[in-house]
Amino acid sequence: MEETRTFADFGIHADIVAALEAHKITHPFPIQAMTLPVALDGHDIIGQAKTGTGKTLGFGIPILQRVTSPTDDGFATLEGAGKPQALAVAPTRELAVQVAQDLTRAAAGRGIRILTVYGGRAYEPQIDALNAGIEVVVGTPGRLIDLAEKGHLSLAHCRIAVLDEADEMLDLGFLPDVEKLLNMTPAGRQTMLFSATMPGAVVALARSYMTQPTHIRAISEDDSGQTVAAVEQFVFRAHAMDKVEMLARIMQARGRGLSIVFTRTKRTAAKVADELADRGFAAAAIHGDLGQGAREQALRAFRNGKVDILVATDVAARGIDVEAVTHVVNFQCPEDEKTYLHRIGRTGRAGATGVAVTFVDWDDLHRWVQINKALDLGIPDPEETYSSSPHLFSQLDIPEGTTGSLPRSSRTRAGLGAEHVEDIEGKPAGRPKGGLGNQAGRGQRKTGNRSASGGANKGESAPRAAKPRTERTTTTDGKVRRRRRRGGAANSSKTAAES
DNA sequence: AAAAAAC
Repeated sequence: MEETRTFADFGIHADIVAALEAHKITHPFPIQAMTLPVALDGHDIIGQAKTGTGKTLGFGIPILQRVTSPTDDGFATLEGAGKPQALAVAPTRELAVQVAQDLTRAAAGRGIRILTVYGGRAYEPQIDALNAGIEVVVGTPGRLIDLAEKGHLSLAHCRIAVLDEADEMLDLGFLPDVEKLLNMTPAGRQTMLFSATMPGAVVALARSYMTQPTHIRAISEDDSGQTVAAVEQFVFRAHAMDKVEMLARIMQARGRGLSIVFTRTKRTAAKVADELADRGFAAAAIHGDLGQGAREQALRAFRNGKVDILVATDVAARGIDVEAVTHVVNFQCPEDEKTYLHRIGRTGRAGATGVAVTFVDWDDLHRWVQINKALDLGIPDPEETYSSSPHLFSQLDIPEGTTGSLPRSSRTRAGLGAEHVEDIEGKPAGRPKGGLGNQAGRGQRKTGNRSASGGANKGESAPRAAKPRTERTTTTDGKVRRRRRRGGAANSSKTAAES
């Protein structure tokens, strides 16, 4: 049985096996088991597997296995020694950093030098590291090209090139840069493309950059959908002005764990983070208008659990792996079904369960209809969602007395902002087990458990917004600071206009 | 009325 094979059974270097074991990674996930033999033989691969199922190591282990380390025999005589032998490109800086960290962890003891090259940071450290010599470079396109054109980075000895989130990298916005980078690498290189989403047109385009690629899809037989079954999906019809209140209630009811709130614009991300902070939640924003330092600080605070709500644009939609994320809220509908899949895939990773909630207002509606159709999610006709709908409080399982009430205006006008909730996996409507406030359960983890996610009883954790003495505020540059509480209840009935 | 990615 494939599932019972260990990494050592695949002939992986003992140092890598040991490094993986140190992180409780002993058995390959399906996408890894399927790609390893092909990738280790040097073949080109188009690898597709659902979010959170181990794609990074699917290409990371072959890279580390195939690269010649300074500690290996023959390195001294290697042509282009010290110049990158492998290149991995990602669509966002934070993802590039994360991929490099994952590779670095797996490379421990192997002596391989891994460098992250990305924008928004000083040139000197990156240039210095390149001059000192590296074996693997991970980065974002702009800075990679920049350093290459300035002569600091040579890709002439990259025998391996990987596009992470490949469909995004081959999309219009990235394609020219990606093409430029690939053209800097040698013709005979091994090319590997990975993503959870691989439209047929992208596969066709991808083939023009590859040599007889093997298309590998790790998808279980009993499962035709693209969403991760462990992510329980909800949809709320909402008025724009009620969204913040709805979000606050979900955040209060959700139990312990981390949440990512996605918006479609940078401005809304900043605003929602502010609104949550005003209500006493520990929230931080991350989006492209922030300085790189603020971006990474926000993500770091989130990973630490110092901030338990990350309000993000789609900069955080792809690849970002934070184990303790139990809830994803689409405050605004994503642009397309691919983005929807990637966003909700920030939870339910590596065997864990998660909850995804999508708010749909008039502005979102055409996007939602499109997503629902493309993914065949089985949501009833949108018109149906306007009629008879369960009460928001019962849907959110929040005792009314503890949370205050919604503004009278929305109650009388629209029967409470959220008019409908549907379990889109086809189970009976109403509250499924646990519901929105459920502490998402953890499956068998491949990595060590975070203490933050352990030991929480379902729905028992106190609401974060319960009248703290001080409250956190997220400023527009992403910094989180403490300040004296303003007067007034933590749960005001204040709503925010979308604008 | 999108985001992201170099300076």
